[in-house]
Amino acid sequence: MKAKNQTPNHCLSPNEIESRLKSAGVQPTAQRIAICRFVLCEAKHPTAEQVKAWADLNFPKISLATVYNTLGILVQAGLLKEYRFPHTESSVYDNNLTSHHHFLDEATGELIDIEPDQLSVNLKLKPSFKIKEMEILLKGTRS
Amino acid sequence: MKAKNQTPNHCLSPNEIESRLKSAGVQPTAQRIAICRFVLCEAKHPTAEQVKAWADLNFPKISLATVYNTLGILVQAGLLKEYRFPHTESSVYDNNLTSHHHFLDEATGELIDIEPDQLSVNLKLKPSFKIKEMEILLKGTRS
DNA sequence: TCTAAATTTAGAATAGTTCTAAATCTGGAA
DNA sequence: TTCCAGATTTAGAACTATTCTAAATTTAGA
Repeated sequence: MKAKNQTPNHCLSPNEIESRLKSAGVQPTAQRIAICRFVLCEAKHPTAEQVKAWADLNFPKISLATVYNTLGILVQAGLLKEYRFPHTESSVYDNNLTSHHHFLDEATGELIDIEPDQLSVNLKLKPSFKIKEMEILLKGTRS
Repeated sequence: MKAKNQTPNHCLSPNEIESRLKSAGVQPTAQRIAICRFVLCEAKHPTAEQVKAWADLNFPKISLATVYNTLGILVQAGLLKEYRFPHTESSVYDNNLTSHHHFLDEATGELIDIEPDQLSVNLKLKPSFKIKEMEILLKGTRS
């Protein structure tokens, strides 16, 4: 059954989350589904603490260890990506799985995804360098 | 071993270090000069622990708090730059003060400076984005 | 229903760094 | 020189983000 979004914030129904977890080889427990409702949907670059804060409102008594454990499992399963940026100690999690870059608004601390078509890079390195991945962080302000 | 792709750092004499500290408004104490002999000269992207380990050999009894304190002062004075990369929790310090990027050799963990002339970036962002800084991390291997 | 395996949990442990407050050192004034 | 206020250094405590531990609970499947 494919329920349509109940609120504009919900992009996946619990059933859709459940099947995504199953097909990724992750057992869909109540806690994991609850966390996914946030991190795979409306959350924008949340930290573990922000996931915990959301969970406290929506799934009372979830433990911080489970939040970390679940986030790690989702990253391992390829359903979430983990980033660490210079402006904070905390890891942030991103449900945008396509290759992309980031812009940090230094005035607000907001992180914004920059899609690859918004910039082009021309590498002129010696051929001994084999580049597998490129992470670009733009910093500035937005008006 | 292949030549390192880094700007070579001239070693500074204690007197040169002293005058660089003074003109940066930093009181040149014995501990600070000792730390500078490493971090402003031969050190390549050291962590605080690596600075401490070097200091233990060259300036017995220096405390870890002084190492952190001095590194912070050098960064604030503009004599050193601090970076945080995704592959490690620890800050690394860089005496290459010119704008540049980094390559992480995923096989060895080695960080290599990439000078701006080794790549070019073309931004196509909306004009509301005001970019002040750009950090690029290339990841891969080197043969 | 039963049970082995997986999951969750609270709290302890850990790593990297910063803080605290007492001891020591420093550069000028006298 | 001697003195002193302020700067610096220090050991260890505290802190933050995260991982680990081991016991309790839940789950899937026979």
